[in-house]
Amino acid sequence: MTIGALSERTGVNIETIRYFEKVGLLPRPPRTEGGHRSYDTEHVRTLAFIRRARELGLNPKEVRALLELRQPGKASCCEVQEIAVHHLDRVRAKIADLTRLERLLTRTIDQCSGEAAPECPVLDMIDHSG
Amino acid sequence: MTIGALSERTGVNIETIRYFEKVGLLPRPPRTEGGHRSYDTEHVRTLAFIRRARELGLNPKEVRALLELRQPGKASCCEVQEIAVHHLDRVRAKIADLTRLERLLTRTIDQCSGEAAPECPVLDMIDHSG
DNA sequence: CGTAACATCTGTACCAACTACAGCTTCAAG
DNA sequence: CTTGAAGCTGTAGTTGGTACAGATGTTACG
Repeated sequence: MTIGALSERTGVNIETIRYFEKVGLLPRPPRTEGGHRSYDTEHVRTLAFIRRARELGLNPKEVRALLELRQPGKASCCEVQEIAVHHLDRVRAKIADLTRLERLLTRTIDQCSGEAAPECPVLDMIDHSG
Repeated sequence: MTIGALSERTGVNIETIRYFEKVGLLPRPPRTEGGHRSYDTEHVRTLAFIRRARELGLNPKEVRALLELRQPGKASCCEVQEIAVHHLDRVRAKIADLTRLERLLTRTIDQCSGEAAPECPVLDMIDHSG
């Protein structure tokens, strides 16, 4: 499979595939006589895994760790769980942050007259928050 | 006030202050004979405003717009409100995203045995999600 | 007044995590 | 066998800053 076909199958940019190879996320594939990369279904699986893990918000270092642990024989659900739990903590902290922000914004916007007034609750809030 | 003093008063890095000036967020201050920047309390206010607006998650373009609207005589609470409402929408969308992710992670982690098992619900989830 | 120590100056390079382009080579269809 | 698409490498750009290097300005102390 060419890099273009792999890109289409996984929805990952061609340039990004080569980038993942360069930084060691995707194993380097064999090459054709002419030097073109030649991928197989295992590469498809790995690349899809990387894309989904990134979509879930895991950072590249964690993705690398998961790829390691995913190899057969590693058999360490408990290390995977550790990464996942840590990520869950971050997600929850982020939700808490954003929820506070949401309340602050909602409260402030509610005070807006909606007119072309010189007094602006939103600007005042930014000026005095923190 | 020197750039160092401004940095201390606002908690913004010296390099970042110069960066904000370069990209047009902070107005360029007058200079001393020797060419050093010389700030006043208005700069303190503006820089603090920028920092807080960024902390609230507004992007530089929005911050620039708010700084415009904050100038006396502009008097347009309604344009400010528009920016704030749009930002609130983004915040709510992000919370919804993260909440879905939180549920998925929680559900998946709950299935973990916690042992050094070869079967891993988390890895399976990543493999099959999307 | 001299000088040492520290602050600030400009300009450039670096970070993550990609993305895009230039200039060349290879591949595949007709 | 040609031609046009696709792939190759290597470099540069992106965003929002951060970190030097090397030169100059400022200030406190003797």
